[in-house]
Amino acid sequence: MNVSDPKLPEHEAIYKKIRNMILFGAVLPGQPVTILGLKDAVGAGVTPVREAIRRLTAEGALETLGNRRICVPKISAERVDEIYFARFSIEPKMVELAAERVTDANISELEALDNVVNAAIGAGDVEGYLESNFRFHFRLYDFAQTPILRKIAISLWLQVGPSLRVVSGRYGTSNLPDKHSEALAALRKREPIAAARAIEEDIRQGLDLTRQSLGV
Amino acid sequence: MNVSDPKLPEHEAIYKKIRNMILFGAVLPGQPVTILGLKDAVGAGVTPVREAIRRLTAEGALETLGNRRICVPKISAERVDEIYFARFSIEPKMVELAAERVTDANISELEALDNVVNAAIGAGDVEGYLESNFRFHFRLYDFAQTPILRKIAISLWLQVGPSLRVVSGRYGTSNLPDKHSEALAALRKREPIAAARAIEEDIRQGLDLTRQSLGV
DNA sequence: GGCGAATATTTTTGATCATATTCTGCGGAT
DNA sequence: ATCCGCAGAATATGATCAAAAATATTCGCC
Repeated sequence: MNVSDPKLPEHEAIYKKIRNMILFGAVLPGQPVTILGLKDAVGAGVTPVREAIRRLTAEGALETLGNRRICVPKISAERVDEIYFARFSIEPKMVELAAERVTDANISELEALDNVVNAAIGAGDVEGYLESNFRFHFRLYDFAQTPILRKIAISLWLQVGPSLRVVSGRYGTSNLPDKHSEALAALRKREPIAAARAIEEDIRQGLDLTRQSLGV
Repeated sequence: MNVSDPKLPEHEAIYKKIRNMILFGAVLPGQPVTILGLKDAVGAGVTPVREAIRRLTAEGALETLGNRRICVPKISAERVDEIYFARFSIEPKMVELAAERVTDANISELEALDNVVNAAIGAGDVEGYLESNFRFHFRLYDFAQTPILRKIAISLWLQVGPSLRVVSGRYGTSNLPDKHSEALAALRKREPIAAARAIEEDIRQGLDLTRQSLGV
């Protein structure tokens, strides 16, 4: 059916589909999620959807209530602290390593990705920002060549995704985190620490925004 | 069939069963894993096993090769660096928080758990050590009340588990990591930083052992 | 009208089956 | 001897169905 790649299993494709829905704000925090609902939403059988859901709950993107219902976790101030503590621990480290390993071609690719981010911000396109921002960050993290840390970062992003969507919707795109050009400048000069600091600042802006919207 | 708790779904029980097999060394790194094999090993249908496997691959405890086979990941020097970087970032922090929140009863409970660890070390019981050591650490982490960090830690332990088993088998129980009494002493004095340092040292011993066995 | 039990509906869960994919072993050609 | 291709076996995958569980609704009773 899906002509893109007949070899990779469907539960994998469904997983990515649902993951993107969560990452880019198609589902809201606290919103209940049913297998049959998702089945209709993504147009698949129930078996792949079930497997995708197990994977996403393992990553913290979904939560199983005591009874057998699934929902998108609502974030609290304590959880925000946890998530951002982990983000500060993991993501700058990846940037540091990436800065030691990037090629000039890699940096050009990141610049192109950042242009898309800036365009989305300029256009006030929240969904576009969320998606292009994700692409920029994780392409950068790719260059660190640390798949385990990357996996942790994905999990953390999945947990802030829904909330960030709410925040963005409320405050618009003008105050959205963006220290990308500072990071790129540091990459070009091959200054790992400076690059890590820039992304740390980027993360901090996201944290401030999230805290604001929680009224903490 | 399982009389323990008829309410919780089977895929959950199967997940824990397989997880324990991985954590406590019943499976070896690089070993291939099949759904039918696990089905027989844990005595369950194929559906719950499949869901458990998806969950475990999401946690990095299992790995899907390019073709549709599953195996227990073999660890490399680079992966060890990643995993232990993350452990050093996450686990001491949890201990620090736990030290601020533990009650005297909590500490007594931990002491009892540590006695089991020491008994296993004294008896040269590798499997018993792995299991009781896990219980001690994660009971301690429980007291931090940081479920997200805890989940990350579980994932990291799942990834070092199989290797640690190999290491233990090679060097015996005498050199196994154990800074628990130092940690307990710090807890009793309510010194969060000292407790965190003790666990950091505990982790470092595990790292050294793993590095040795990799010949790095 | 309000409360509680019983029924109906929806949803999840696990088993089973058909299909597709991959691996293995064998035979033949170079 | 090595490499290639072709059956045959084993495995994974996805759909479908039956049973269980949970939620929503209805009915009877006070």
